[in-house]
Amino acid sequence: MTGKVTSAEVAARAGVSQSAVSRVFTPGASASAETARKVQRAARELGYRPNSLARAMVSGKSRIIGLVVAYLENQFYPMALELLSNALQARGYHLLVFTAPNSAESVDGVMQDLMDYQADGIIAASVSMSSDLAKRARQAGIPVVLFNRAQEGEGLLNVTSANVDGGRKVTEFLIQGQHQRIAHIAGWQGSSTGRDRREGFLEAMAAAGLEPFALVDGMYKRPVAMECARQLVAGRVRPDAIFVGNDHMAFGVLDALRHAGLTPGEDISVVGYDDVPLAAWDAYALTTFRQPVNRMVEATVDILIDQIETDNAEPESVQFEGELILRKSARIPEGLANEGL
Amino acid sequence: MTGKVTSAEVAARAGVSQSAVSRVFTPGASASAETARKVQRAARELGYRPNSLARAMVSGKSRIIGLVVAYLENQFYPMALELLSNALQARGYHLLVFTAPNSAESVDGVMQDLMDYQADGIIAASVSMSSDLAKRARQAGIPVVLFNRAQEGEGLLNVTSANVDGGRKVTEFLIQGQHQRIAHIAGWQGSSTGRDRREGFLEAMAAAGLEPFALVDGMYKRPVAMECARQLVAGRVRPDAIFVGNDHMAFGVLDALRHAGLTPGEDISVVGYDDVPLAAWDAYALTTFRQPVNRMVEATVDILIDQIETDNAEPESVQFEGELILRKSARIPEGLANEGL
DNA sequence: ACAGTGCTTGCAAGCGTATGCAAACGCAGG
DNA sequence: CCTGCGTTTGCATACGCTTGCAAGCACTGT
Repeated sequence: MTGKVTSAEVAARAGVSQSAVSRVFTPGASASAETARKVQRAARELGYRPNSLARAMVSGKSRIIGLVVAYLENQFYPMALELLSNALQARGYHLLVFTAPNSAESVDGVMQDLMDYQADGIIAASVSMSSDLAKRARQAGIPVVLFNRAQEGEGLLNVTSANVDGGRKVTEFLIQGQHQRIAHIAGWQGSSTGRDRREGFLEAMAAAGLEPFALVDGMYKRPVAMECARQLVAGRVRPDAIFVGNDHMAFGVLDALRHAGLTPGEDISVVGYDDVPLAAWDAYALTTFRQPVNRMVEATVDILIDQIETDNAEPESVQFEGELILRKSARIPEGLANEGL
Repeated sequence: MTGKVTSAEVAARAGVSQSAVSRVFTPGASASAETARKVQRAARELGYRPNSLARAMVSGKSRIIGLVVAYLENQFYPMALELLSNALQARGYHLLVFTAPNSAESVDGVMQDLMDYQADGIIAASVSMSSDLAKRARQAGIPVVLFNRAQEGEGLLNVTSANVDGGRKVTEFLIQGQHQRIAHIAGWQGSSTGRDRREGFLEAMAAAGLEPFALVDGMYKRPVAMECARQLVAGRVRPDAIFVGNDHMAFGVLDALRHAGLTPGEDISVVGYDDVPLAAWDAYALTTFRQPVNRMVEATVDILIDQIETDNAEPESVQFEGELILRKSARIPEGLANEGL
């Protein structure tokens, strides 16, 4: 019966104008205490709530943030999604979620949908987008921030961790641990994170005068990484350490190595990247490089809302330092305390 | 410069009325080929796209589906989320995602938000809601379907797997495997899934004339389940099998048991529930009861859209059969083929 | 040639809200 | 009592679109 109650009905019952009702429900608008009371009473009795869509239409602000994410099997993304959702809800925004295979076309299609919904801003998690689309978004005045992915041009904002640095630190840790034959199963080379971590790896190796034992692209895919691992240890001489481009692949690598009869942390060292919750579970106890998701999410939300709500939109990209988390999948150099587990 | 292009501007450029433009962009509306061509041309040149919000306001259909989910650490939910998102996108709907701690108040608050956005329908994944709220949603004409949770009343739709049956089958499997001391670390007893699986367990035990070795509430929380497991095996006489209320807890139980020096599948059998992808990974190789997520998602979407788009809204609740997936965490009775891994 | 038929098309009225503007009001100072 | 100022209020419009209605149109059958 209640169906849809409009501000006009509330106004009628409260004996005031529709504008009065609107003002009572609009923070920062002027209304006398008396009016407010009458309106609130009527609203309560009728079960009135302002229609967000109508509000969005006239104000031009939908308070909707679009999130584009490629896939959720890698635990890093559900985590980020949950944190983002919470942070945005706390600020009065809402998340419209899209999944899109990481191809320019599908991402573009999805972004169009978002723009059609007048999203106030867009967060693209680990996907790349066409520069044409980026331009369109900018023209439409919709800020876009790339989460965990860097990309130049058209005023795109990036929030990442210091991936080159991270890759270097992981590698230095491995070198310091007296490993001689270090391989890298890299993250997808079509992504900035994959390339940057790989670059850090190469830098550190070069600095130490070492040759990579092997260097392959794991595509951020578990089966691919597992196959790489199998092949790496199939030969007569095998690596004594593998730096894997992210945790998700690293778990597959650990499974593959154990399947081959090796004991990670003793026969061979494995280090991942991300530090998803699963990495801390006993079954894997993965030594890994932690991306500070919390701070990345906070920054993403801050930057985005800043762009939306203030006009002096100073385009800003940020990069956070991570830290190595020591667990059991990699030999620990003498004199380094174990802080993990 | 493009900013916001309206249908009126397109109309002006194409030399037709604004209604004509609208009709060209509305499937099923009448427009001559000639008009369509002119309009599409003008639209392309100006970069016009219909404003979904305005469209939603007048048509009363937002094509937004709300998803309320408690937490995403349990891999079951990201999976469901991804599938739901894909299925809905394919049907032209979009997902507004909310996370809410599983308390009636916070769920209610979130649902209010959703109703404010004129969501066409709501999917509540594993959360319960106040009957008051359910009534409000029904009054507002917004169909609500409970995913993986059953709850009576106020025309709520439920999509679940046959949990009592599943619990029974798991337990029968354990009994058939000659286990003598079977414990159950149950799912949260505040949820229908937790209660139903427990009921199935008790039924099967009673039918076999066995007493549960232990029966505790794991709250669907990993740390709680781990602690339960520790205590179960701490005594002089310990269980030879544990049926755990879901996979997420079961992984913790496996970790705890191994930590205590036991080998799951040999010293003790562990069976989970859900069959999330992680259960198939070597590190756990969890024997578990598979919930047919794909079919559950399809049904959820079908039912929801049916309720939205057709008026003869026959409230429907469905329940799917699951199947036992044999892996390595539990002893397999003689004569049963291993289909898992 | 004319009425009838089936498409197209433009007009105009909304959908529910926010907000600029001007009128109304209350109150203090003179 | 009047003026002046700040606050509150209602009126009317706008946001961008869909859709009922009736007029316009091109054809067809007789």
